Parts: sequence; structure tokens; C-alpha cells
Amino acid sequence: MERITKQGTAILNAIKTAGRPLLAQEILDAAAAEAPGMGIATVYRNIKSLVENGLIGTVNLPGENPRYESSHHHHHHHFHCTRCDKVYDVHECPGELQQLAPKGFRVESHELTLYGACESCQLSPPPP
Amino acid sequence: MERITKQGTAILNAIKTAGRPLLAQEILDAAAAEAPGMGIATVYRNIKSLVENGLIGTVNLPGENPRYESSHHHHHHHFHCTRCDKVYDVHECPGELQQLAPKGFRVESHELTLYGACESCQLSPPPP
DNA sequence: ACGATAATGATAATTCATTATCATATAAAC
DNA sequence: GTTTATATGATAATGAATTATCATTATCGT
Repeated sequence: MERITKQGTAILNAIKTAGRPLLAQEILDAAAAEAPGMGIATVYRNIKSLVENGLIGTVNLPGENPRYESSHHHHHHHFHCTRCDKVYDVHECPGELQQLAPKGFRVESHELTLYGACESCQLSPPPP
Repeated sequence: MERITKQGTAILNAIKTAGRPLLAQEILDAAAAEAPGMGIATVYRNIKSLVENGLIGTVNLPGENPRYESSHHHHHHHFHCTRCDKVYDVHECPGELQQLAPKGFRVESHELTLYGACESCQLSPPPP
């Protein structure tokens, strides 16, 4: 990915402006608005290159396919809306969790996923 | 799964005695000690039935295949050892996390995964 | 012990996300 | 504008986990 293309630009724009981690398919949907007709292979090719270059990061949540977001360098967590399935960033953190682990275990990092209803789904629940 | 077979018994025993969530392959490895020669298809068939009957529960961790554990009915979390890749139960919980979510979001549940070194890996690190 | 039928083992098939292929389109160096 | 190599789009191929198939084995009510 050394050339600038409208598809590549659209993909990076989609991820940067989303403000939340997106699935490959969500990236395609968003970027296709800017670069009509683009295919899913181009999304995967660009994701791979962007991750390798550190421009975006991978977000894995339990039982879900990977999502991608603009690289933050601060520690953060995620909120998964069970109504619309969108995932949002959570910048707060419960903090030190060493005390939760069994005796003798050393905690080096943690991941937290919150589940519930995002603001827009509480205001207008999506159809089933 | 209405008949009692030595394979089915071995599978349930493996899950119950493990004391931690097991991957399908780990269940096969453990149960094969009690019922030699059994195949992975039998493991999947039995898992499915045990989950449907509520005898075991599914544990999904970020970026991992599902694991299965004896049904606890209390809320708990997991510790994933980054050395040996075993997953252990964590019975402590940071508690109410509503305050971490963005304003307007309602938190209904949460999942926490701790990462680090389990007790046995700190005592005797496994080979690379 | 017998017989009906459910469970198993071996393996083929499926599923689904991701990656490879290759002809074509298109950046960008000239 | 031409040239050359890279990126794309369409789709086939792959990989890995899970499920289906089916002949055989084994359970359990009789």
C-alpha cells in the first residue's frame, strides 16, 4: 500500500471518523459511500497494511469477529450495545485488578467489556 | 443424548473435574484418558447436548474459540494465563461498573478477562 | 439374551472469515 | 501523455472450527 487510492483513503477515513471500532463489513459499508463499488478484498488488504503500520488497532471482543479502530495509545475498554451491536470506546477503567486474581497469580493486563443499551438505542429501540 | 455411554460420562467428568473452562480439543484430550479412541465429533455432539440441557456453560474470551465449564450459577470472570494459555475462574468481581460507561448508556452486564501468569507458570515457566 | 434404536468413529461436508489469484484499472514517475 | 508497477474487483481458494453422514457398535427396555 504505497500508493494513495480513493479506496484506501475512504477506508482510513471511515475508520477515523467512526469513533468506534468497526467490523470489516462495517468498514466496507462506510467506505463504499465515498468509493462506490469497492470490494471486501480491498478492505481486508488495507486493514492488514494499516495494522502493520500501526495506524489502526485490532479490537477483539468475546465471541466476535475482530473490529478495527484508529490507534489510541491510551488504555481503554469497550461497550457492546446488545440492541444494535455497535461497539463504543469506554475511556474509564476500574483500575488495578491484581486483588481479584487467585492467590499466586500475577495480573499483567486486563480487558473489560460492558454490555447494555447505548444512548441512541435507549431513545429509539431498533426494530427486531 | 438420552443414553449413558462411557464417552459421554468421560466428557462430563473431564469438564467437571477440570475446575477451569476447556476447549473442545482439551475436553477430547482429557476424556480420551477415560475412554480411549474417542473422536472429536463425539465431543462436539456431547457439548451441544450438555449446553442445551444447562449442565455446562460456554465461555467466550476475546479472540479465542469457545471453552466450556460446569454450570456455575454465580457471576464470575476469567484469568487467561499468557504462558500456558490455560483459563481459570476468578470469583472476585470489581462490582458495579455503570459509572464507567459514557453518559446516557445503560450497563446491564459485563465481562472481565485478566491476563498474566498463573501460579504454576510463575513457579516453573513452560518451555517455548 | 434379544431387539430396537440411539451413540459412536471416521471422515466428508459445511460454514464463514480471510487470503490468493489474475485480469484490469489507475497512481505516479518520467 | 506514456510508461510501469501497484491497487483493485471479482471470485476462487484456503483454513479452521464445527456439523452431517452413515456404517457399525453399544445401551437398555423387554
